[in-house]
Amino acid sequence: MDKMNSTTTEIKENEFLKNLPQKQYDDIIQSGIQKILKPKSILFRQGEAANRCYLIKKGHLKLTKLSEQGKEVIIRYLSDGELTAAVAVLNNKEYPLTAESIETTEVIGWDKSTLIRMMKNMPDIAINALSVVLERLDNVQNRYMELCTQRVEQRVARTLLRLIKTSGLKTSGGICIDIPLSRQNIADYTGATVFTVSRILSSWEKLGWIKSEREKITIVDAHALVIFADKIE
Amino acid sequence: MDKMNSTTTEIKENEFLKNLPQKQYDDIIQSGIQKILKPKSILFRQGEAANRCYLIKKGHLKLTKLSEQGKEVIIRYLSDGELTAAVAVLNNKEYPLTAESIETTEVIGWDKSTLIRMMKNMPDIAINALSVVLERLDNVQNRYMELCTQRVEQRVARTLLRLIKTSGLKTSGGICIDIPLSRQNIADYTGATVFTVSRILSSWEKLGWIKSEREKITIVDAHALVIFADKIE
DNA sequence: CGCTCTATTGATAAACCTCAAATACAGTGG
DNA sequence: CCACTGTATTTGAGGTTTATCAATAGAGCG
Repeated sequence: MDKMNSTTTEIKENEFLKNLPQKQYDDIIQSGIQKILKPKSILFRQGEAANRCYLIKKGHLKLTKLSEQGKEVIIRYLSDGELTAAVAVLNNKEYPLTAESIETTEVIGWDKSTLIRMMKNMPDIAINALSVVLERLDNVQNRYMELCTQRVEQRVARTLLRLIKTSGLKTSGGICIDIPLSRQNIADYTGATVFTVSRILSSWEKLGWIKSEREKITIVDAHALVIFADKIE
Repeated sequence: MDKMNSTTTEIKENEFLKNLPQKQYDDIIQSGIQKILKPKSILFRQGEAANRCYLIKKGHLKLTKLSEQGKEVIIRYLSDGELTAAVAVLNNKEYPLTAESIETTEVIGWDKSTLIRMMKNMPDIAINALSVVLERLDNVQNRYMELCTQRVEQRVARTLLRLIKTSGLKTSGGICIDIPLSRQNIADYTGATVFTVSRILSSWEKLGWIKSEREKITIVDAHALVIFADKIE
């Protein structure tokens, strides 16, 4: 089952397109629109009419929401093989958040009408999409709970651990998070401030748990972080 | 299109079963399992194998997650016409949270195999389920953002306003929230403590915005609350 | 080398939690 | 009807976490 030969570029194994017959898979890829994003460009913006949904072929997206106070909250980072903006399947919806590439990123997009047609003809697509959204819901609910019950330090620890799962790169000095990630980003992701995050990372660096440079973090002692993240006081 | 005659009991117009031909609608209701829950009984528990999903016919459910520290976090209140545990569609998943009735509640449930069959035969069902889950995701993401950017007072205000939308009952003295709702519940729902919530509600009562009794809140001046909830500092 | 963006650090203050104790209330059994 | 019990709520004092603000240092870029 080598699906790769039938497309011009490789797509990572993913939840949305899993378990499909070769022919359906090819059809879907054919009906999608390829797009290459330069770093820091906007794929779609919160509030725009949601008319297309996207699968990431390569790169990373940052999904954010802007609060009424003008503060940016990071909802999620997405990487290769992840789907976003499934809301485009439904009628007259707006994108609930903004998607921005944080490096050169390739995506494949489908229009609303194409999506609906695909889902009606191939119910597995709809079930797969459901699966993707359910996973996303679970993730946000867990983070909602963490935000309700944990201190900033623990939330930051868990955030770093989550990031190395999707975007970790093994190096000699530890596991590096392979996306540009500022203190501000971590703050926006964990519901904290740059200052608090900076203090926390500094203290962990002193302990030898991490190494940090400008917009770059390497986890030296992941085990220590796991223990810390799971600690119950 | 009177769908009610074909079933023994009435089901509120809802997202999951909308836009279906009469025959499909009837089939679905037929294949469901009716259940009546006494107050404070558990429909399903976080961690159990998710083998059934439910639609609420009448009553209210409280969806909670238990944190590692043993603190209960309320994820959502559900009322008539709402679907829950869509995760049961997927293979080998556990319920990510616990569903408890807060009064006598009637539900209709479908087994995993029935759900899959229904979705494969009638793709609209899958699309409807997707729509339900997307709405849920949007809701939690919004509350995640609020938790990141707003103070407890504003979150409580918004929570009360959300609750009167789904469970509000107009009375002579204002809009009453028609479910037993303790200070502790509000605290668990907003990521605060009973004490802080109690202080906030007391101050609002002094201002004449609300009236409160044991496990019962009536919003007297909804407009004042809206202004307060939207206030940007 | 200046400019801008990121990060650090300290001092201070605000928001909110923790704990203790008192009060109110509903239901129960006598 | 009343005392009793268990829960819900309120209030105060004190402490912790974390935000805010200000000032400085460092890194990258034209």
